Amino acid sequence: MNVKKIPDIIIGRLPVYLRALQRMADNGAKTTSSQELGEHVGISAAQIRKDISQFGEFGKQGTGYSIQFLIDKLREILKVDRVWDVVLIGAGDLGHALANYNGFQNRGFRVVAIFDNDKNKVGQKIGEFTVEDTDTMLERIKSMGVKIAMTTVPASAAQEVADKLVQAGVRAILNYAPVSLNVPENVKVQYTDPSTNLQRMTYYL
Amino acid sequence: MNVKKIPDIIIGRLPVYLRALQRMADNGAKTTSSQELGEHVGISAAQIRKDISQFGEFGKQGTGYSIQFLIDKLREILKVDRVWDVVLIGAGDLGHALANYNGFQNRGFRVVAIFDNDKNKVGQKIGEFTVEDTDTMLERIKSMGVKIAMTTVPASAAQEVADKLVQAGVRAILNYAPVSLNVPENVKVQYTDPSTNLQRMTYYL
DNA sequence: TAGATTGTTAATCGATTAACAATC
DNA sequence: TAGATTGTTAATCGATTAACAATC
Repeated sequence: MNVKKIPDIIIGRLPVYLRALQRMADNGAKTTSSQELGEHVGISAAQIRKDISQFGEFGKQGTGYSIQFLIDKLREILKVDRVWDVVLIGAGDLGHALANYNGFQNRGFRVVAIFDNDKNKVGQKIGEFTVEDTDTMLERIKSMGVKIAMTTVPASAAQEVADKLVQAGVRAILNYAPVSLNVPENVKVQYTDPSTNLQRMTYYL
Repeated sequence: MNVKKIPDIIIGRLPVYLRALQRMADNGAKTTSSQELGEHVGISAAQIRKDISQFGEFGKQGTGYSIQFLIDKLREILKVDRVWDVVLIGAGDLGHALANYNGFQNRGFRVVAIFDNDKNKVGQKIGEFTVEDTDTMLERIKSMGVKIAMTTVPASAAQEVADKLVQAGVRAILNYAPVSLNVPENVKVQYTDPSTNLQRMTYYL
């Protein structure tokens, strides 16, 4: 009864709200309204109130939402009120960028290992990490108990890597390769590929 | 009459179809069905037929769709039957990755210039490019007539950069910074930020 | 108290799915 | 001809918006 199923589309908007709220907090703001938050993220005030109210009554009539309180609640809902270990597969340019990315801090994530199948890259240092061989990936991920992976491998290798990740117990994959992945129902995949994103805009030009 | 407005959500799926079709073509396939394509991209056959039929009758009863014909049509619809010049703002790790990305080839895009405001980076070589100063960005983009930009600048600089891009005539921005941008109605923005993408999955873990 | 803004309900709008005649 | 699969219509399902009582 408690667990009415929340639509994916609402879950997908929460990180955007969270990001905007954290920005407001950084700027020293203490409270906000659905109206103001909506202007920041380009979503109607009604929708923001509806989305948030799925999870509880977090606002106050007349005054709106306490920014810090709402941040805490959203982090809890999204389960980013902790730090998730993430593995990175593919030590190319994009792999380097993600390994060095400092935007994971305070957002709930940290990279813990990087793998590549290129023997020339294995052993190489990337920041504080040493690139590991994909041959050892399955066991390493299992033993670390990592549930989240980011893949920056070529399209031709992506499905094979995904299969291995799933086998190792990974349940969420952020896939930078330009292919749709075939995974079991209980594994989530997010796709992000520059060409596809650009192609979503050219129609309107 | 001719121009019934096509929903954004349909336009957003077309690049995914296109990507899958190009992959099938690479594998030597000649025809496909809404059923088969749907299995590849995780979308129902009915929806694929409905989406495609918005633009014409591209299939044949009994045999399905000619892959090459459908590719050509989708490229035309999405306006990627040409090569778009794209500028890149921000010459950090991610900027490097995008500058060297070879997935733009045959997808309708090519990077033509890279800008950064860090005087230490200006003049530096990235592949075949020389990093240019953002001070000269506005004039350069205007004179080149570039309509598409990718931004990999820090969140704090993103809005300012976006304003300049819009002023220079850019109409589509692929924004890697973790902030929502404020732009005029006739400018399209696509967001892609690793933390936000990861946060869309942790809820389900 | 007066003004502001929430949470929620009902109304609207839009997207997805099911089904099937048409036809290759 | 028999089988397959499209394009499209109608039915269903889900998401968004408008409106407002409740209340800070």
